[in-house]
Amino acid sequence: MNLKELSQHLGLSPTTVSRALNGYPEVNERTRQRVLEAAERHNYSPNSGAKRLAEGRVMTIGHVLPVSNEHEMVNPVFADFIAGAGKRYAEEGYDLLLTVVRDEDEVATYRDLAKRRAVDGVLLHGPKVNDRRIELMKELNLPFVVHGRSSVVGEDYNWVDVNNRRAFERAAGLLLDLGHTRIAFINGLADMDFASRRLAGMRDALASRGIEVCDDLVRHAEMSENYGYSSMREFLEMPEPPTAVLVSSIIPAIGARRALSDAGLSMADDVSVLIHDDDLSYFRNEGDIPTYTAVRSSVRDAGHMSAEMLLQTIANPDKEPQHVLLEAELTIGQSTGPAPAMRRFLKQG
Amino acid sequence: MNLKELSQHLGLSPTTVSRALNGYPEVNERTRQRVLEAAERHNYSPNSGAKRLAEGRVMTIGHVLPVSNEHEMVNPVFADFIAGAGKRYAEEGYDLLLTVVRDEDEVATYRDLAKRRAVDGVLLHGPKVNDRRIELMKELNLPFVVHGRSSVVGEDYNWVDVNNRRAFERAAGLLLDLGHTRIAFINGLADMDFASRRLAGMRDALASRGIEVCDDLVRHAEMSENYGYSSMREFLEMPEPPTAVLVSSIIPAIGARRALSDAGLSMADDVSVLIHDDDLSYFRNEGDIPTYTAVRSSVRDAGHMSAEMLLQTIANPDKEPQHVLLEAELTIGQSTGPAPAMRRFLKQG
DNA sequence: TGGCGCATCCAAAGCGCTTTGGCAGGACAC
DNA sequence: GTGTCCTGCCAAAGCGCTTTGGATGCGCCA
Repeated sequence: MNLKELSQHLGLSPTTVSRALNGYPEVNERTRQRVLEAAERHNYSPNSGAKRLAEGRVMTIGHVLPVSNEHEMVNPVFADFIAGAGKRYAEEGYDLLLTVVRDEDEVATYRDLAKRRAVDGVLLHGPKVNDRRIELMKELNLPFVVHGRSSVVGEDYNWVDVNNRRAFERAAGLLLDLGHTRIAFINGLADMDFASRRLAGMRDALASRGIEVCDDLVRHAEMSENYGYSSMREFLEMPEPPTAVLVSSIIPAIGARRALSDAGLSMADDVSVLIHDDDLSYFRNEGDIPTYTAVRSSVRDAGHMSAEMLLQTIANPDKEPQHVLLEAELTIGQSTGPAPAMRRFLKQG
Repeated sequence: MNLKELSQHLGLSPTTVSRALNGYPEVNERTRQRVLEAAERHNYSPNSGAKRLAEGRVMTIGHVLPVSNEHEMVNPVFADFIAGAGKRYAEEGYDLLLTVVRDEDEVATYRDLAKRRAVDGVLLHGPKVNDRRIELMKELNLPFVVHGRSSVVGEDYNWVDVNNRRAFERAAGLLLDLGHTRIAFINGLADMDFASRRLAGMRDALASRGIEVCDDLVRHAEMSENYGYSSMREFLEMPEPPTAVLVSSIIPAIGARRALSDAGLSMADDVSVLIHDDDLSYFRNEGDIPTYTAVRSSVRDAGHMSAEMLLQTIANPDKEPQHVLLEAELTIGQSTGPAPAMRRFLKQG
């Protein structure tokens, strides 16, 4: 069933039927009802291809999911972000186009999406410290929102980000308050913007107490469970292991926990662990007292807000770039406790 | 730059340019080269909307991601499956359309995709024991592949599935061989087809030794970390706790492990844990000796194969329904050991 | 009564591509 | 020299929608 057939059924012109369906005023209200009802009855929806062609916009948002070739990993954080964003798209009648590509093809993919007119805008994930994609989007004249920021990029652009620096400054501050001075950090890939901000936050906190970050205690990699495990293991094998560890995601934290338990140690008592918690739906850090002490910020909410911002940008392209800076909340869980020295001090006091 | 402009640049008709670009034979090879080069130089790609309209197919595959309203969860397993499938789509020039919807809107979404002609085919995730979507797809005349199967559905259809029954029969068999008789099962949602098959497999194994599955020891829910935690906790609080536990995913297994360590117990020594391992990229169960004893089958590979099957079905709609039944491999890790009775027996022997 | 304005509808063009159905011209056979 | 076939190109229709630019007819006012 297409427009033409439907309009013939109704004894109306395609023009009128189209206007009736799209809510234009120049059609009698009774006719509109008839049309609406007939469309419903005949199960009619406008053909997507024809609509895109005629309207010149495609009602589609692009997300590109780069899959690194060697390890072929796709971050579960992504799933929650997509869920948050995708729900918003659906509400507004937008489709979500997901392109899975090898790392090195990512730029070509954005170019392709733009020139094929396959999307009205894109959402950029996981920006690097210096991310060329931002410049690329401007060149391609594609509306976009970045989830995160890119420190080095000069121009202004839309973004939604967590205040990573502040969050990790506070996180490290708490550990310092507990008497920890030898603090490790299991962080994300070094060229990721969030990772560099978090490290800066930690550095700030330590610096304010006159402590320098020890390079041996800072790890950078894709944040898998195994990465958390092996990092913690290596820490424990050091002559002078850290007494506290920051972890950039709950997933490596699970691995870190495994390493501790393999070594017969436990969180809080032996080593304090403080994580960034994206509030992943399958890994809720909750309960009377949450398992992990954490700086938390829901990645699903971030997805939702990013989507909202993008849709607004598309609707109103001349709008000034928007920014949302989310503050993470620091909640105390079961994974942190006083440093050994502090513990002795408390006892004797 | 569109076809018309490009053809004017070249002093050719749009027809010839189109044919040259699409590899039709009735164009001189030298002309084709000229066209190809000009297209490249002017950065031309056919407009997606126009192409869909003219061709009558949209080069797009649909995936629907239902998000249950109450708990808003999206399974990380999904991310890996998508990665496997999406890569295959991209290779064949297909786009992936992802729709995030509330559970109750799922059927309406498929209908909508079909009547808008937004997709050439769909991939169905997480089939229930009796899944109405299969009938729906036939009604809508949409090519489809099911990742998993639906036991009750009579008609034939395309599917890619793991031999869940066999896998869990073997898994339970191993535990029995180790002397366990009181075996629990932390399974997926009861109405999921995979969950019912796995339970059946376990039941078969126990039955062959004259043991009946104890209902109190079987849990069904969405497979989050917390679910694994609380289930294991409840098991441990029983007057007669199980000595071994099957877990349908590595994620609840992580929770189960946490419950054990909270109780000062450990896997293998105190309670044997045997999981189904989807080989998630962020949760690789590997190492010299893997952490978990597991029946393993890569969900990413399943995604890849499902995509392949769907593309073939679209290319050749009259083909007989295809089936792929994957066998999981059973690998021994650190999480299983002999039952207490067996342990005593071994000692005294 | 004539004219104006408004409400309601429609014909046709246009979006950018593919595809059908030629058409010219050269090669070749007879 | 005529007819046939093949190569290489093109004009035009058509995909299903939106949108421009009228048309028609009616009520209403002067």
